Amino acid sequence: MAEPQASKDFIREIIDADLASNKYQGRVHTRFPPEPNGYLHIGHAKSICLNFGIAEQYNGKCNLRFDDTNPAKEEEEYVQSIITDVKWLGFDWQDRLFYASDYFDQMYTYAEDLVKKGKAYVDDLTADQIAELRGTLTNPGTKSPYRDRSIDENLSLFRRMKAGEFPDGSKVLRAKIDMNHPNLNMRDPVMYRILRATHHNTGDKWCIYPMYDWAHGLEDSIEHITHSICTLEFENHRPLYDWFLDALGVYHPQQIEFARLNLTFTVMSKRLLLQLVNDGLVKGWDDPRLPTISGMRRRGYSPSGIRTFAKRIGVAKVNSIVDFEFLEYCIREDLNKTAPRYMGVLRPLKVTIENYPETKEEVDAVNNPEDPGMGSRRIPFSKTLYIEQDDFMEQPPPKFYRLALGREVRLRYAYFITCRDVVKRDGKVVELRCTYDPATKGGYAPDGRKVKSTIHWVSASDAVDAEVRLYNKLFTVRDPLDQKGADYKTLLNPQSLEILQQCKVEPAVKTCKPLDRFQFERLGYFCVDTDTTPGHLVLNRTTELRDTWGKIQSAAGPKP
RNA sequence: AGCCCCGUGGUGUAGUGGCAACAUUUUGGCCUUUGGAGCCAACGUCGGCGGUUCAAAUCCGCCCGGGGCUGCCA
Repeated sequence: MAEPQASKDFIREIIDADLASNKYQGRVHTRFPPEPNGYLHIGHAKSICLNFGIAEQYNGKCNLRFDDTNPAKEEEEYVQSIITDVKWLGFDWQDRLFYASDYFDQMYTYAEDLVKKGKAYVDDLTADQIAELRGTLTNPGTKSPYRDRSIDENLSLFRRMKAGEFPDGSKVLRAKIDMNHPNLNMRDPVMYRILRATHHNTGDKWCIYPMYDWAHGLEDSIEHITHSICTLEFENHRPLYDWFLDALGVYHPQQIEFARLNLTFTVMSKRLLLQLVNDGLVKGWDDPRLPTISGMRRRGYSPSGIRTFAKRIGVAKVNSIVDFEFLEYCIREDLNKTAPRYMGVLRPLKVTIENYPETKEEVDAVNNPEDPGMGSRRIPFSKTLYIEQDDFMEQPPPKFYRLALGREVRLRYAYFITCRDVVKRDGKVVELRCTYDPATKGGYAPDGRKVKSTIHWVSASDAVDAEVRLYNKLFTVRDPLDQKGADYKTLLNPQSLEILQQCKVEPAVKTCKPLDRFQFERLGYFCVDTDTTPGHLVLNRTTELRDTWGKIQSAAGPKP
């Protein structure tokens, strides 16, 4: 079942220490707080597994909370997709589904408290002016001329902001902290902006919306979160997180930052993913080439495989980039144990078995050699079959063990066959004439003779046609964002999607439902795509099997 | 340039004063009715310098390198 926790990451060490010192009366309460402005990706999966995983491990709780403080970018569609994805990954927030927008009234009251304490003020400066006066990395900022308004004036102005008396962008509420602070985030950060936009949750009730720094700590505080885990880019915001909570004198969770996940050959930012979707460079958020949860689901990745991956990559504070191959390894490992096996031929080559009768028979096939409990099935066998074009070569090189003229191989679960003749049309091999040995039924030779290889096949008259979509890396380079000057869009892999028609698969595949995962023996893991209709089967290749022959070939030289 | 964070095999992560470890990758081999899976083996690492100590990846100092921060985004 669950892997033993090999070692403790720095976050769990902090939690252990807090438990030991009774800092939160033994409670552990985390949260996963996505902004509903895009679909979740594998990087979010890391965070989800971390937060929900910690809650499970410590007998605590983890909330799902939508950090919906910017109606300009957020949509209900994203809310629904996030709910679907977190559930699919296998996590349960029970009755704790929250929205930051549910706290807007409370946040507003807190803001008035801060104004009354003289710790916040209404500023009439424009956005440009505020930026100007903020100073730079090396130069201190300058106080706004509106910084020293009286508490009464600030309170009145802030109330009028809320009441909608001022146009968008004309005023903001700012915390009064320190314009000389070396941390730019502390130079009187904006708490509220005036923004007339319809919110997916609160509609048109508000025309002022809280900023992240002001809102997030309050959300955590209101929910009595103990450990507020976020990514590294918020490290410089922690002093502000702490300042707001201290200024208010309210319950104070602890913010802890960890490094976000990066994967090779892809991009992991909602902004960039949105662009790929909007520019039609991929076919939507659930395009199987994308590192989105929905894309991976559609591609055939399993939740448990993703969870194992998240566990194995660990949690730390170093910026890093994980090999895409490692994700694939975790997925394969899981699918190897769980996916039923079928036979399917992607690029069919007709085989006629000359000495086989016109009648048909069935052979027994094991559904999963890794799991006898998955049973077996019967597969139709007949005189005319399809095998993979790659499994035959006219001029076989030294390490090629498969079919060639005069050579004998095993058809998996069926018979030994020997290639007797090659039929060509326009110089292209279009059919193999073979004979079979009736004594080798099931694939064993009674005389004990061996064959060098076993290949897969499909009975021609029983085969089901399928469209198969093969996926390759989305980008041609390991780190698309680290190519100086190059627009990442020019680095897209033109071969990231290859579509094959009239592939031949064994009839049992027809019983599969959309998103069902299985292995085509010797080829890889596949799943049924949601584009499938009753008359048109569409399959996605999740990932290939490890390909030793392919490795030998590419070592010998580039493919023809 | 100011502030903050981080440097352990190709990649990711352990090790926090006592023999540098695990996974993956790569390369060999074994096994095999999937050239799959599995098994065995090999390659390969503490950013640098100095200090403390019987002993340093670990503690201290300096340096070097990488990342983040100047939205009314999160």
